[in-house]
Amino acid sequence: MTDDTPRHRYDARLANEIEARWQDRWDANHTFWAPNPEGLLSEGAEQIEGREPMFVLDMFPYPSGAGLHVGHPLGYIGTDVFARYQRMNGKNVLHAMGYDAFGLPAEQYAVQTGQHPRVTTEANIATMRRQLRALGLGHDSRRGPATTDVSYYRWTQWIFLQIFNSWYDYDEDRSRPIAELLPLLAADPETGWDELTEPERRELVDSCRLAYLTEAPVNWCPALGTVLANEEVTADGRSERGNFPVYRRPLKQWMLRITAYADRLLEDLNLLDWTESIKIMQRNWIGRSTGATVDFGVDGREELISVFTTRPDTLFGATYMVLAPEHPLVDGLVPPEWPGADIGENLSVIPAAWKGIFGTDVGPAEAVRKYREFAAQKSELERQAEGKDKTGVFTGAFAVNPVNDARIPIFIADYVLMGYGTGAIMAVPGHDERDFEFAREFDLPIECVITPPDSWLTEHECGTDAAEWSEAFTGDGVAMSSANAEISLDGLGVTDAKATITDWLTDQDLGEATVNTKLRDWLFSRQRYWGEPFPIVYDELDLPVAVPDHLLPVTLPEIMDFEPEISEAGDASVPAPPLSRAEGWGTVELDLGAGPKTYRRELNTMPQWAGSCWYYLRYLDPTNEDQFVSPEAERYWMGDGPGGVDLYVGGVEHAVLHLLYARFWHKVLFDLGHVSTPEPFQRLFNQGMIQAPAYTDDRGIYVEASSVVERDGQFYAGDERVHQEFGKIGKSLKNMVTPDDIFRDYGADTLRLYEMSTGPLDASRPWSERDIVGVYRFLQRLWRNVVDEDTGELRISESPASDESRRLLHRTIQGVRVDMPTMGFNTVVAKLITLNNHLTQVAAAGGAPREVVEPMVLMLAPLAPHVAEELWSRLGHAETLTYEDFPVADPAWLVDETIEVPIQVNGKVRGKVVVGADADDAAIEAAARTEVGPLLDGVTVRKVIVVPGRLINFVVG
RNA sequence: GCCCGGGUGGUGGAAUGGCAGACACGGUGGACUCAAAAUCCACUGCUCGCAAGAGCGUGGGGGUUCAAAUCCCCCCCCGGGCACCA
Repeated sequence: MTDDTPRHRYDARLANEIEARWQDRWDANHTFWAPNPEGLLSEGAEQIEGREPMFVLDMFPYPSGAGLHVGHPLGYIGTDVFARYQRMNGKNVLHAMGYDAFGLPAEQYAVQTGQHPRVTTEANIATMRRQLRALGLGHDSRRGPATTDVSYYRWTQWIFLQIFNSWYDYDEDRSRPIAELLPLLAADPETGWDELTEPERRELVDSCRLAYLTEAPVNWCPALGTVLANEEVTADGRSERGNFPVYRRPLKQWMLRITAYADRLLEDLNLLDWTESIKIMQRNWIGRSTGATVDFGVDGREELISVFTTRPDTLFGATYMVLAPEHPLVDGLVPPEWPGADIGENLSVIPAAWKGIFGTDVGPAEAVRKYREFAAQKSELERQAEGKDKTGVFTGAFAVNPVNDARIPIFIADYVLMGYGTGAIMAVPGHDERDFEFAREFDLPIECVITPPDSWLTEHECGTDAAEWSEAFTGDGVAMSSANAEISLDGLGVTDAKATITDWLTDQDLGEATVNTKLRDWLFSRQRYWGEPFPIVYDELDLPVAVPDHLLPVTLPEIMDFEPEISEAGDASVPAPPLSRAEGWGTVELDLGAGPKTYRRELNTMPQWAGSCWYYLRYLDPTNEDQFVSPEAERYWMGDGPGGVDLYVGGVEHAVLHLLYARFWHKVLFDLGHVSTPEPFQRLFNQGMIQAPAYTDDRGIYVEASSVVERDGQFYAGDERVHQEFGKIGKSLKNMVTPDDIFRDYGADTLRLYEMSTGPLDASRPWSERDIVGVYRFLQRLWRNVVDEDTGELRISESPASDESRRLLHRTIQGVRVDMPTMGFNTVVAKLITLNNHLTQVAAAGGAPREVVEPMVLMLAPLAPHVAEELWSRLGHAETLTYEDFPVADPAWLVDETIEVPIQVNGKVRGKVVVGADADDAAIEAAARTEVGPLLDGVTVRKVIVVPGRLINFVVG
C-alpha cells in the first residue's frame, strides 16, 4: 500500500475497520437474537408478531487445536447467507453455533499436548468463536452450548435415562416407559413372573430396555484404548479416527436398541427433503431384506437349526448347510467320529478337504476346534485380504431339508457371519455365488431349481444341469425340480414361488416370513475419559440402577491422569477406564429409596455422538434449568411438519453416523412425547469440500505449500522442483490456509463472497487464492460507484434510473430471488456483478441512481453483510438492514420492448433479427426471411418452427 | 463386484430440450502515468482465413428430435459409499 492510495478506497484496511465496527454494533444491539415467543429468551417477542419461525442449522464443529481453515466455513457462510435472506423475507430466523467438544478429537489433542482436555477444549472454542465472529455470521450468541458444559451434558444424561427407562412395544411400534412394561410382564404366563426372584425379575426387565448391557464381540481398538461402534470402523477394519487396527473381542458393554427403529428409520426417509444419495447410504446401512426363516432338522438329533434366506423359492436346491464358526449349536452337533459312507450319491468316503486344512488324521471335534481358532484369529484386515477364498470344515453332522427330507452335510465356514440373520444358512450353490464357490471348493453337489432364460444358457454354453455350470444363476427364472407330495413350485416365477413356499412353511410350522437388517444395535460405551459419565450405578447384585433425575448431573471428575489405557494387539485383559483412577469417585453412597447404600459407579463414558444427537433441541431453550427444552419452544421452532429443522447443512461424512444416531434419539423422544415431530431434520444439504494445492518433492514428502512458488507453470520449493496435487486442507498435507490470513489481506466480506462464488455449494472446489481478487474488485467497484474514494462523499445520483437500468435491476431481483432459496449463491454473485458492471458504466456518465443502488445493496447484504450495512448507513439509513424487506421485482420491468431472435436453418444459427416483444409468429417469420433471405433461395422450406421469445428454425430440404 | 455422483475453454464455473462457454481468474492490446501499481476500455473456445466468413466443438461411439451439454443405449475415465449381510 502506497501513500497515494485514495483514503476512502475499499481495501483490506477499510474492510477490516468496517467489519469490526459492524460486528460490535450487531453484538451491542442483539441484532441476531431470535426471540422465543414466550418463556426464557423471549425478549423482543413483540417484534416477531406475524413472522414465521425458521430454524437454520449447521453441523456444529469439533473445537480442534488448529483452529479453522478456509474449508470449514463454506457451509457456515452458506447457512448465514440463507438465514439473512430469510430474515429479509420476514422470517424469525434461529441460527446459532455450538461446539461438539467431547470425544476423541478433543481428547487426542489434549493427550498429544499433555494438557487437560478441558483446558485445550476451552482454548480451542475461544479461538473458533473469534474466527467465526470475524466472518460476520449472524448467530444468536445466547444459543451456542458446548456439549462439555455441565449444564448441557446434564441433559444428555437425562436423555440417556429416558432411553434406559424405556422399552420397545413392537405391537404398537413405539417406545414406552419401562413402568408400563412391568404389569405386562407380570401378567404374561410365559415369563413365569411369580416364580422369579427379585434379581431375576430385574434382569428380565433390564433385557427389555432400549439401553442394555450385554457381553458380545465388539470392535476393540488397542491403540485408542477403547471400543468403537460399527459405524466408526472402516471397511478395511481400522478406526475411522486415527486409522488404527481394530479387533473383535467379547466385552460387556452398553448397547442402544437402534435396531428396534430400523423400519421407521428406513420408512421415514421418504418424508424428508434430503439428497437421494444420502437416503441411499442410510438405506444401505440399515440393509433391510425380506425373506423367510426355515427350520431344518438335524439327522439323529432333536434340535432344529433355523436359517434365514431371501430366496426361499430355492429351498429344494439346498445341498448343504453352513453355520458361522461361533454358532452356539456347533458343539452339540459334532459327533465323536467322522461318519461313514452315505453322504450323498457320489460320495462314499468323506473327501479329505472336508476335514479342514489342519490334517486329515484328526477327529471332527479337533477339526472344528482348529478351524474356529483359525477363524477367530483372523483380523478384519486379513479377512479382507483373503477376499472370496472360501474356507470351512465339515462338522460331521447332517441336516434334513424339510421340503424333501434330503440329508445334507453341515459345515462351518467364516463366510457365514454370526451377527446376521440366524448365523446359519442353507446353501443353494446353483443360485448363490458364494455357495457356488464353496461347493466347487469342497466338491459339493450343485443343483438347478430355477430355470435360467435361454439367453443365459446360450451365453454360458450349458443346459440346466448345474454340475456343468461355470457360475451360479442368481437371476429371475421359473422354478423347476421343486416339488414334494404336498407342494409344487414348478412353473412359478420367483415372486410367486417365494410366496407359495413361505405360506406352505408357515402352515407346516416349518418356518415363517422374516425381515432382517444389517443394522446392529449401537455400542454406546467408551473406555475414555473425555465424555459424558453414565448416570448409572451398580448395586450389591451388580445390576445397573439409574441415578435419579434430581441427582443429575453426574459430573465428570477432574483427574490429572486422563490418558486411555493403550494395550498391545493381542492383550486380552479388560482395560481399566480412566475414570477408575478418579480417587473417591468410583463408589458412592446414595439413598435411592431403600435407605443409604454404597453403589459402584459406571466407569465408562458415552461416545462423542451422544452430545451431537440432540444439540439442535438445546439451541431452542439453552438456559432452561428445569427441562431439556420447553414444550412451547420446541413446538414453536420445530413446527408440525415431519421434520423440525428447516435447513440442516453439513458434510457428507456424517451420512450414516451422526444423522442416523440423531434420528434415532429424536424418534425415542418423539415416542415418549418430548418432541412434536417424528424427524429432526426436514431439509438436509451437503456442502462440498474445499481442497487446496499441496506439493510433494521427488521423495513424495509434502513440503510446506506456502513456501512454493510458481515459475513458468512449474512449481518450486527453493530450487527444488515439486509436484502439485489437490487435497483436504490441513496439517498433514502442509497446505493450511487460515481465514485469518484472508481477513488480513482482503477482509471477511471478500472471503464470504469468494467462497460463495466459486461453484455450487454442494460441489467440492479447489482453493485458488489468485481468484479472490475477482470478488474483491467487485466490492471495490461497487463501493466506488457509491462513495467517492478521495473525499468519502456519496456520489450517487438522485435522478430516476433509465429504462435500461430498471430492466436490468428487476431482472436481477427476479433471478436472485429464484437462486437464493435453492442455495444457488454462485449465480447470485454473478448476477450482482453483472448489475454492478452496468452501474459502473452509469456512474461514469453522471452517477449511479439511488433507485438502483439501494436494492443492489440490499441484495448484496446476505452475502457481504458488513460492506452492505456500511453503504446502507451512508445512504442515509439509521437502522440495520438485517430486517429490511428484500427487493421485489416489478413484473412491468421484466418484459423488454424488443427482443433479439436467433434464426436457425436446420438447427444452425445463421443470423439474428430484432423484433417487438409482442411480435406474433408470422411477424417473426417475415422478419427472419428478410434477414436470412439468400440462404432460403432455391431450397424448399419444409417446416418453420417458432418458439415464442426464443428462436425461429427453418427446416429446409 | 454392486450402488451413487461427476466429466463443458488455459482455470473455477454458467446453461437441465431452444443462441454452448454467463460471471470471474488468467492472457493479449490500448488509455492514464516520467515509470510502476491501481483504475478504465477492447479482444480472448479451437482450426483455417488479410478479411468477410466457414468448419469443428460439452470424455468416446451410436440413437431420438426441426433442435441435444441436457433425453435414450453402449463404452472409457475420475470421485464417493458399500462389500462373503445369505
